[in-house]
Amino acid sequence: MQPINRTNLAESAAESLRAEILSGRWAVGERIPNETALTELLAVSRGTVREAVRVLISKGLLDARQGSGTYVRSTVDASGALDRVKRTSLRDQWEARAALDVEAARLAALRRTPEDLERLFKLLRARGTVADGGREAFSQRDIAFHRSIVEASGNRAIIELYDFFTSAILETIHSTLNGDLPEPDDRAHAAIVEAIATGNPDEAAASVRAFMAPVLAELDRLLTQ
Amino acid sequence: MQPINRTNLAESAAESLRAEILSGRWAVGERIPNETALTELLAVSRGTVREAVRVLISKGLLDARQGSGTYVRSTVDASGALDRVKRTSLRDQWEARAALDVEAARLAALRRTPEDLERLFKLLRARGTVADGGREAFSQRDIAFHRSIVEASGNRAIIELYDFFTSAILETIHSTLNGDLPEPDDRAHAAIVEAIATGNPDEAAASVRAFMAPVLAELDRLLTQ
DNA sequence: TTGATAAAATCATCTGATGACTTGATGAGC
DNA sequence: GCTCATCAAGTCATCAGATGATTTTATCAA
Repeated sequence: MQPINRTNLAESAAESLRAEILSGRWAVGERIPNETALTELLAVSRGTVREAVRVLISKGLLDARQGSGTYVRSTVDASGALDRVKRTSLRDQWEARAALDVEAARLAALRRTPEDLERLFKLLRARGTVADGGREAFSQRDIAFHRSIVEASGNRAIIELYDFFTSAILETIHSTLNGDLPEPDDRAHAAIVEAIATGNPDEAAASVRAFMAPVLAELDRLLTQ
Repeated sequence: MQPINRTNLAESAAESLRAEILSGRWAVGERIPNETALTELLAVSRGTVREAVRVLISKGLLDARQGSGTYVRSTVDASGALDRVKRTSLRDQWEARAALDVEAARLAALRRTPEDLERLFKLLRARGTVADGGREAFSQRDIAFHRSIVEASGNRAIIELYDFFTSAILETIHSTLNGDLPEPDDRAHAAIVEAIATGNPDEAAASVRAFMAPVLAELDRLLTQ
């Protein structure tokens, strides 16, 4: 194990330890050197070692047991995946969410229950226009409608990722843009519900894709100008 | 018996802080109380506060700047979403990955560079059959081929998610199934590359979807029997 | 107004000390 | 020989104090 360079010792120490663990230096279940030993190996103070170890514990790589030692819990690190997704461009995130939306609509057309349909029609009617209750409220209703389509897909992995993207995108838009993206009209939304209701997957997917296009184009314009 | 973990102030402090951040108590970009103040608010020592803050920094929620303060970087916790996705069924994960694959192929048909095409044709030729070098090696080549399609989409968010699903699915398959899922033949793969090469997004997406179907059906059979 | 300088605020890191828990060894009692 | 209480060593958990490095803000002269 190599000693660390200056600036952000704790971060560097965590990265160094993480690399050692991922390299398989210690097997799963094996005990790593104690804090004092790590202090010497990494050439940092015990407090810094603890910060690094605590990070790896939170990532699920290590497991500390008071009085016993610190053990390797896993040698594969998947926790960074969504962090890296969050660092991609707003455009990529929007496009990824749209991809999930498109395929979710396809699945929804194949699997929607009567309850799903009832909810979709209800939300479609309730969606209304921006005029009803202001922009923020309209945005909330719009999100609920789309979320409902994804929910009707019945795929929990897609639902989770869709929710993640929605909150991540909302956060970015609030902090950078001023929310002036084109809003697809009501007829476009109705077309999706129609396709899902009649059980036409290709039509459902195409409908979603069709109305995502102008938003993506506008996003491109905003981000490249 | 279930011993309650009462010796974990750092973890509790991190959870407490995380909850505050996710609740929106501080806006993105806002500065949170300094270490001394947090020491009083959380009623723990400064070292413990630092461990908690360090964890939230590693999760992308906070950002510490020496001499300035610690700021909220995001109010969306990516790590939680990932854990939930990992807990969904193998079928849902496979289907979600397939959804990404389908839309990635569509994007690849629109954006592939000459280098992408060269790589795709090369990997398609190199893919060969199971007979060449055994099942494990073939699986590696097959994964590389599909990964290459996704890479040609140029969307970093989709690429990251695809990689995540691939490793998660591999892990599950290795530990539960015995890897006997149907392998689409070479012609199916060639059709995808063809569609991407000629720039036909609908055809590319349809090709991927078409050969995902039998695998999903087999997965359903295995998981419901 | 501008620019340099000093002061204050804040995080980064180190050091030392004490407490709490786990583990293994020891030995008494049966 | 076996069981069980006790003890000691090893290890993580936490606290306290101090110093360094960096950024931000206040001050003041030109």
